[in-house]
Amino acid sequence: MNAKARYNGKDSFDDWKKDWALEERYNFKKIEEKWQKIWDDEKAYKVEIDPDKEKFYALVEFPYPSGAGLHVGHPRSYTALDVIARKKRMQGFNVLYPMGFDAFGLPAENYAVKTGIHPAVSTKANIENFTRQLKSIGLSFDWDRCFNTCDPEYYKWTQWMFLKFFEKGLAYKSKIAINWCPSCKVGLANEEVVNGCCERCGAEVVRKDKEQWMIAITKYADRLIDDLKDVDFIDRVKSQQINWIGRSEGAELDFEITDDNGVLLNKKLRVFTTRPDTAFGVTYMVMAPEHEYVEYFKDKFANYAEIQNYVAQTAKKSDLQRTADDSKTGVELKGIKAKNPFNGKLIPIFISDYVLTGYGTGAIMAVPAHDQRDYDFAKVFNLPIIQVLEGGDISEKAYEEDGAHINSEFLNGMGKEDGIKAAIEFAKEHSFGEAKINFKLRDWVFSRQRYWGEPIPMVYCEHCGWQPINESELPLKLPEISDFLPNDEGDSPLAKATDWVNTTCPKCGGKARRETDVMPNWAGSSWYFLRYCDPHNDKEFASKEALDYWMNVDWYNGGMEHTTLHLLYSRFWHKFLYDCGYVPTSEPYNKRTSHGMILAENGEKMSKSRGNVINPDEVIDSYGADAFRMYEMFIGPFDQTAMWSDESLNGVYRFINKIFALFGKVTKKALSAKDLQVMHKCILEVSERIDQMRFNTAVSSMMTYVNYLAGLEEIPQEMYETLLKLLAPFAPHLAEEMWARLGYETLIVKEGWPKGNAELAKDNSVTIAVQINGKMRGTIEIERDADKEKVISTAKALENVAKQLAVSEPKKIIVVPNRIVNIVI
RNA sequence: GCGGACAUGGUGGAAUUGGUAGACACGCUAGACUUAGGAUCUAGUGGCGCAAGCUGUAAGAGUUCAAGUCUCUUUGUCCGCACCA
Repeated sequence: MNAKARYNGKDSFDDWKKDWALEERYNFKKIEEKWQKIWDDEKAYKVEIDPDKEKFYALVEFPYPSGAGLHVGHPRSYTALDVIARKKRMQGFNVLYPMGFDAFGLPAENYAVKTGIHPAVSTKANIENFTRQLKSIGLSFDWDRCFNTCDPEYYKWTQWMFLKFFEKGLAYKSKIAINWCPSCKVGLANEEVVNGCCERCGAEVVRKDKEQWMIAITKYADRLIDDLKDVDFIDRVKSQQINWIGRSEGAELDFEITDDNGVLLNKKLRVFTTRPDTAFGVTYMVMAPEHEYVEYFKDKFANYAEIQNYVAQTAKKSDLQRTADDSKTGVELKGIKAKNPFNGKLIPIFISDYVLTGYGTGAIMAVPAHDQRDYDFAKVFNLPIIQVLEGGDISEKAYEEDGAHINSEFLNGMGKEDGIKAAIEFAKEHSFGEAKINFKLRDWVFSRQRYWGEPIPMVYCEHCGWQPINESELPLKLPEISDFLPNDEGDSPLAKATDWVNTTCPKCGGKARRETDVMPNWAGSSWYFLRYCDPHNDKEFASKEALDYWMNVDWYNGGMEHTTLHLLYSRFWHKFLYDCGYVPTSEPYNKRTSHGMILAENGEKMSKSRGNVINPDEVIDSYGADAFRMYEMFIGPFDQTAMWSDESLNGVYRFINKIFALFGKVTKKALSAKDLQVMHKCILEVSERIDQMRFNTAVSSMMTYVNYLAGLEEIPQEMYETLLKLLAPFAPHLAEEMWARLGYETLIVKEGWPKGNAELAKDNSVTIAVQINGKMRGTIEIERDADKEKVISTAKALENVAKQLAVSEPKKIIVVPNRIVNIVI
């Protein structure tokens, strides 16, 4: 321990004491600067593997280091888990609470396009700024474990994991439609498309087919749902993930395609349906305009021009336009028919944009009587509507509830469950269909036509096709370029680095080209929590020893906006590594919680354009880090949206000042019975409320306690010390300072957490409410656990009660011990 | 449309899970004090009423000795997904 640093350059504690004795005002600047330096110098929050201690891994989502700096929303999450981490530390756990930076991303690249400043340069500056800001809040991160995802020493392993995905056949190339801005000549992520237009230039975004790397997350869809059973995630996170994955059970059925006369054309139209039992109500079929049969059967169509026209129109529409308008359009494919395998009937086939190419098989059997969309379509095109389920009034609208089957031959009379079973059985017997589970979840599009991301470590050879580069060549570093715009074809800026692109095939040694797309942002953040376990390892992404000790993350807090992206991707990624044997557990996070947003004072979202952004630097400058932290916790229920209020912040600041001022009344006086009771009550409340993330009420408990202390002539030192310990997770600088002023030479953050005693916390007299017919008539003071008879007689003696009892007899008296007496008359 | 959350003073929010509604804080009112400091201290503060008292947790009904809390209906707000077959 560097004693000189601790005592502000003074040689001894006594000298230093003289110095601060002059400082009678709460000078948070001086206090916070000093303790931050001491924590830093002494590496107070550094952790190592210690098999003798129980570990606790607390994690918050690492930030993207934007140019704007920290937002007041970030510290809400960071402070919350800091409070939890600090309490766990005081309770004797070996706590890992790390921080790093998710440093690849678009803003740095856009900034580079605008200014010519290399993303690596601006990102480095931003990380420095973020680090300074985070340190100024006094968060107890182990800074020795800090890393950022754009460091080749880190992304080496991201690339290595991609090679594993490829090796196991989960990474593949596929032609898919991407959002394309014809003006910027760039592919856009969905998040960059605003109302169907390019976020940057405002031009209308079109769809364009491009070869992209995909990762087969859908292979894990079932497990991503099922394993939610075993983790402690807040319900809305679970339900959102389940909803997003969108599992639905049904069947796939084949309908033979024929010409108009019923002559088989040797092709089957496969459809997915959740209600195979309604097959007798099918009156037409619909394919997505992109369906391959539109091209395949073009020679058969009597109205091909009309069909082509519709296909072209659909292609021009953005997803938004396509879904915003729910009026039904389409074109019949004249010249072909489908044959219903259940009853042999020939029915017409249409194309329509209400059928999507990306879901199921891209084709449906339409049951207009029992599906509102099919019903609407049938009305527009005047198609027959056959009711096959009893109930409703299908002259008005489709009947989508359950009912017994009618007009359905062998299914007649059956309910939904039996009907579905029987229909699938029939399809199997006649080999035209089978049970099938479908998901809304799509495979993960893993290519970005960008510069500032991890290069995908793949090489294309004319002879050998796509080949992975040798692991020994990792990291495959980004080439240095100066022009960050994509080329006219929309290829990644990397395509211009020809020296880098042209390489040799790892398999045959012949000429080959590198993949020029980079990985999406989500790549680096999909496994970062593993790296924290062993951040400086250059042999493995983390050692087995470190993973075995530190994993799982015990408590992960982050924004709801990441529920269906980052949180799902990282769970999937982790499961994949688990299947490969690289990590010890199948789920990475034991517990997931989420914080609410912080809005501006008027209830609007904070944004640069509205000019209502609260800058943490300014808050800390005028109120101090402790007041800032404390206010972030006091602002409202942690999981709910909260509104910033300077006045409330000031109230918390006053509270902190009060604690500082109480120091003057601290004496060696012994605790009274009441003192003891109040103290233990506070310990119990604060402890419990921290664990439950009810930080706002934990702070209230401390305020109540402080109000009690303020009312005392002299404050017993033990009571004040307890306050400081309870305060330490919230306002660590002040707690540390006052702890030192009490004469301690240890750090309070390393002290033990106070233990509350429920027996001592009980007041020995209680106030009991007295009601007549449920209406409050007064209260009585009586000793705790007084016997029933005594409580009743005391209650009856109350003036208000006696008055009533004089005129009517009690019918019934209910006594709830230590709570209430209710006299029914 | 589907899924989720929610509705309490002038404001942010408490309420031991069915047991004194409004803790704690902000704001406001009145007073005190001052080395005028983002001061501090004291008292008050859901509504109506001079008071005793009455009334009160989005609206309506119900269960109960007792409902902010449980059940049903209605209304409204926020979030996520959305022509998912």
